[in-house]
Amino acid sequence: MQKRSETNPMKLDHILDKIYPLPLPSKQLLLQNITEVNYPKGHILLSADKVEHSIFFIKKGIARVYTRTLDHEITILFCKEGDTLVSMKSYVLNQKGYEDVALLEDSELYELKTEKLQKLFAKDISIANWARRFAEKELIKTEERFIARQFRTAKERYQEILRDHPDLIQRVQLSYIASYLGITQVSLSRIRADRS
Amino acid sequence: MQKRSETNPMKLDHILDKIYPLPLPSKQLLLQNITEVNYPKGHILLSADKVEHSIFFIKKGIARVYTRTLDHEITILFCKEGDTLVSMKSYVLNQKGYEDVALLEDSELYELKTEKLQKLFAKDISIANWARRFAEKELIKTEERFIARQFRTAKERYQEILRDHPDLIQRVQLSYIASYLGITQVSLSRIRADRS
DNA sequence: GATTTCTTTTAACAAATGATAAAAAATGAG
DNA sequence: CTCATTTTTTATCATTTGTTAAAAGAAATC
Repeated sequence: MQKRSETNPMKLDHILDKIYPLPLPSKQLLLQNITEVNYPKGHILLSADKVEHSIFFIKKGIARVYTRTLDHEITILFCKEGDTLVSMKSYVLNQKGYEDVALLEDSELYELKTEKLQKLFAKDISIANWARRFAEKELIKTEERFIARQFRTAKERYQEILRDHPDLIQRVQLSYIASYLGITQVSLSRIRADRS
Repeated sequence: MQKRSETNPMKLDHILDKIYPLPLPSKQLLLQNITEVNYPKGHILLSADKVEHSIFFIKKGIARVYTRTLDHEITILFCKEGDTLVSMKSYVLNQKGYEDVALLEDSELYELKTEKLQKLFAKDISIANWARRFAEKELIKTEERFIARQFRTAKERYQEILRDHPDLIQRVQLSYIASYLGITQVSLSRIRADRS
């Protein structure tokens, strides 16, 4: 494989502001509750089997979000520098989620305990609105993924990845890309070979 | 067709509380900004072509949310009594959405102008948290639809509709159900005929 | 650097789904 | 009720995609 292009670590401040700009006092409240953690490739960051208690912001690295049944698994999405990882069902409903999250590279993360965040919701209106905005934007992203998966063929979506996220093809093995596209690895090979 | 079972209208109060219980002053602030509207079957409630300015809560009736391209369209979901209709892209980003919403029956709706709601976010922390909760729960529903559509076959999902939402089959024509399941109407007929 | 392991491609066949068209059934209008 | 329209089912055929297995290619380990 060709030498992987080095990825730039993402500043926490920038990640938080990208979601919704916070006034300084509120931002500092948030920052006080966030710590840095590192995990190696292969680490299971979030598990479908349990109620999770953390939100992670990715400083550096890439993760695969997926669900599984007895016989097979499908990849829901890939998250990388600047993205946020959370089990919504844990975070919102205090229930087990449906997704596992595994790191595909050694990664550096910012961790925020959901309990701490939830306490801030009642106290700080800016943080409540920041989290509102977070959920709203995540919802739009999920809607977009949903529509893309319904509307465009696997071939079209593969070509979109090539065009918009070429680094993904370098950083993620093709069996996961196939699973993300909702097809078998064999079908992806057919697409890549361009024999329709 | 057999006589359609009468559906119960949904109280606004109950719809709002189901999202997230609000303290009375905040709830009254919200209620002040909500009006009742009625539209006939076939009415286009929200359009993908424009930035929309209302959120609707369904008192009575049923709506189809769908997207379309030049050649075909797919049904994203059906919403009925107690459900909420909103173009998230309009509401969150002030941009055109990707979905059209058409009423499948004469319907009674509660309407809330998004501009009014958004003004309340800066003033009332309970309303900010109510809307946070709304987005979070919608996100979980969307994730669930996404996973259902990937994991289970159209046949299984049709049988789930039969089991969990039998009224849908009565109230919605099968071509829309097929489109919701992501298959052609011909395939749905095959499933219904049970010839695998 | 050779060997083992994991990943990707290729091939052959089977099964599922879509496209098209026509028939049947249900619905709505006069 | 009858006719026109819409919706649903059925049939046929072509295409796509999955399954299985084997080969080729890369990467990791010793």
